[in-house]
Amino acid sequence: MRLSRYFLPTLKETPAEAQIVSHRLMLRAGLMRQHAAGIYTWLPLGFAVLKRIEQIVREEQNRAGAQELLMSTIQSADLWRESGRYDDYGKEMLRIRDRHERDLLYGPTNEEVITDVFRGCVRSYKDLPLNLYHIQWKFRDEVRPRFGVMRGREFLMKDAYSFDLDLDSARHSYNQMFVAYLRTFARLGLKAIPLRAETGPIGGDLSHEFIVLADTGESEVECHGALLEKAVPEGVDYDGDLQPVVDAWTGLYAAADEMRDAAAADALGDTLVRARGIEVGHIFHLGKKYSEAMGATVTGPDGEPVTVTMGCYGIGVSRLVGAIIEASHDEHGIIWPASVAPFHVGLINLKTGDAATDAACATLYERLGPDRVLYDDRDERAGAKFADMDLIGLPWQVIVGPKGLAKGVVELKDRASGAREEVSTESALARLVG
RNA sequence: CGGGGCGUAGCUCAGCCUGGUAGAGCGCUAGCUUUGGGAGCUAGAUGCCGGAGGUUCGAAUCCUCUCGCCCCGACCA
Repeated sequence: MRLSRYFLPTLKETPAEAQIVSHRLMLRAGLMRQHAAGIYTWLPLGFAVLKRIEQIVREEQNRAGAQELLMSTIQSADLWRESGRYDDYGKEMLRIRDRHERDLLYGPTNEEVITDVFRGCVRSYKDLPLNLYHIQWKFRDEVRPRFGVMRGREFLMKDAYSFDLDLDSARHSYNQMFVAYLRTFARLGLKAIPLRAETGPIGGDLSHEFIVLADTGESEVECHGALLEKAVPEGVDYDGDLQPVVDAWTGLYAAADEMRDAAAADALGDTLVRARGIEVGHIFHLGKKYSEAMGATVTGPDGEPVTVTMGCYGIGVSRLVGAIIEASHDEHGIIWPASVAPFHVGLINLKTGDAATDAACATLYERLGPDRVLYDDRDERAGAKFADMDLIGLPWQVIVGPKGLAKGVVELKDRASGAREEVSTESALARLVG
């Protein structure tokens, strides 16, 4: 993509409305603009990142055996009356009335809808287990939206819902999601740890929240230091026994806020790590709360109806954009992990209009691939180009100027470390294409 | 929802206390000079001073109401 034709409104100064670093950088780097409190428009660069995150989430969900579908944003109030949550949910739910005076709502979550789909379509235990997910916009009318996309009212969320015949099977479904989450966050370039979470009315130990470590996180986290060094499982057989993997991750002390245990923490001594974190995922065993209320049953092996056991599993996709920035930035701007970067390389032409640099850049642009490169071909000063490129945080920069070309070199800069090397055009290509 | 703050040019903000012709920097447009870390000079364009009432000869400025946004707290499967 040529920057001269790309819609990338960057800001030199920080808009007054933004307080935390990810919010500031998202505005300054031209990722998004605020539309109303807690509601944002995603600009091309931000949208590209959002889609890359979404794709990684999708791939790992599919790999774990979940199937993607898409439920509507607008839901009927009747379903929520069935589950009993229409009155319980409170003002956080955005309620709408259509022209026929029917009560609708903008979905804050999808248990009712998915349960309705399930009970309408699934009849036999032979169709279980089943895990369905979608990646869809949600709306929760937070009293006080804040922190940009980290705590918006409208947000993009992946939510999966599992249906099982019994508790053992449900635990396996839970474990599949647990492992998929470990892999997902690792692929996103994040250090995420699972924390046991409050389970609410269901009880048991089947609820974990996944926290990304970042100094600016909302919650205070403490955990065994070894958790931070743990290798994420590769080549997982999702049909096999996942319990050992889950146990290995949950066996070490880790807790946030009200779940902290002073005695357990003290016992760790020097191995205890205290940090701050951002919640980016949450998995729950739901039991029969919705299936019972809404009559989601299948015929069991003995011919008798069985009320299915459910679980739900969320990942805050739009929140992850902010969380990644919180976890990965410096004073110059964003530092995207390669896996989510909107472009792999930023190509800087230091002297647009100079025949030699234009030609060298054109060659690099074509051979690196226009889809993977953001080519700054604007007629701007070098300083402005450097500043913008650092701000938007692409993993690599190739800097092409007349001085270097006279020596037969271009500069290759690693955004994360800031390290710069003078290399030949061919060697830059070899490094970046390979 | 309690408490506090802010709405003036695209952005950051001054002006308001003490009423009297709408301001600066950056950005934008044109030209010249510049050209390896957000350039210099010259000439321009840009405002319902968030909105509505009121006080006054006169309101960005004072009063009332209202809308929006931000911050702290409470809240956040």
